[in-house]
Amino acid sequence: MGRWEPGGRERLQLAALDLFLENGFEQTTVADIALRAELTERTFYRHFADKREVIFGGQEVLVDAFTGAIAAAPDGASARDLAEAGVAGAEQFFDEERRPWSRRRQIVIDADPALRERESLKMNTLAEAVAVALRERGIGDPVAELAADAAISVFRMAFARWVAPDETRSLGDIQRELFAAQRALA
Amino acid sequence: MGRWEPGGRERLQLAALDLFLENGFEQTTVADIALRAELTERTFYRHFADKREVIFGGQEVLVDAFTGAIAAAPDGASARDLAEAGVAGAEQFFDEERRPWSRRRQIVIDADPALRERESLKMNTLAEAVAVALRERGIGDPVAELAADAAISVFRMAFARWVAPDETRSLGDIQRELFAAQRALA
DNA sequence: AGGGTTGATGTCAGGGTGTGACATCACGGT
DNA sequence: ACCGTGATGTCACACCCTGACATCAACCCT
Repeated sequence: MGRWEPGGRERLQLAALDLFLENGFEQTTVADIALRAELTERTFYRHFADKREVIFGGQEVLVDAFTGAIAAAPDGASARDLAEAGVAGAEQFFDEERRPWSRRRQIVIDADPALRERESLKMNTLAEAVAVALRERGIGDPVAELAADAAISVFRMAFARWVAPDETRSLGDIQRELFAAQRALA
Repeated sequence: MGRWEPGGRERLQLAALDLFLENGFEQTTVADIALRAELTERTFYRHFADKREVIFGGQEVLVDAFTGAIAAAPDGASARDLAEAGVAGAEQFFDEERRPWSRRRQIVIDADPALRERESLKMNTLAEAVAVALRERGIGDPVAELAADAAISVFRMAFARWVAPDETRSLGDIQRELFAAQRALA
């Protein structure tokens, strides 16, 4: 298939994360990344729609984890149950093995406004996907949207805590705690 | 102060909205906007940090409406009450007079991914500002964040309905209806 | 084994975004 | 009348991203 070494996409992601950590997102040019990955700038843009996307690869897998868990939830589940099931689907995705990488990645994102902006878009997309999955399970509007937003709110807060420096609890534990707090709110 | 005509910033915003509606966001260059506003491209960037920001001016006023209403809420209000008070503060901001302009603006935003991305960031920023205002009223974490997210969720959905083509209800009415649905969720 | 196909990569050119540095001009104060 | 102040204009430039075309390796088919 490829011309020389395989895994061009992965090499670009690795090189990008390293360079962003070393020099910052803005200071790193796409040419820098391509050079370290032994590819050209043009090839970078064949793998990623723009410079930021190199950090956000694999979002589709996460969306599938959410929507798959919602589709697999037992019959008779309430909107809230379904939304929680979707969030629970993320637990397997973000296991302990993935944690160090997630932490490095988050350091880069938190340090740059443009990347934080892209992250907020991804969360929005995720919420919309969850709302669609809820509608497919028969939940009507506006309940589907409200439940989806509530679920993503918990996921986002839980994830932020999960990647925080001294945190040792699993993502699932944090999520369950936050869901309890959310229920107590009403 | 200015060299020729005053109100350069406003002329740029007007010109931009018109051009975006006519030709789309991507097809419109900053040079086009500056030309119609009888200014230069460089001056555009003195007023707005980037091309997208010309559409999102005045966000600070909205943030103030939220945080001001939270600060002014009566003593003894719960986290949920405070968050709802903040959202209610947006009602005066988006009155009937502003509605046509908001609709035109939303058409432009909905039509372009880059603008939708910026919009999601603005909502994030708003949620964070609300969370800060709640903490200043003595609400602790994670309740402050959860309540802020819930409030912004309602505001966002209500606003989307408010600017929808055939909607006639006021923003406040839509918000109250959605808050009721949100309470019923739990 | 040889030739054609396919798909990823390389090369080149160019428009658009955003910024730094410096010049210019109108206005207000003195 | 002079001088500062602040907004604007001019110029140069790095970087982002894309279209068009060329190139090369792996695979398929006979």
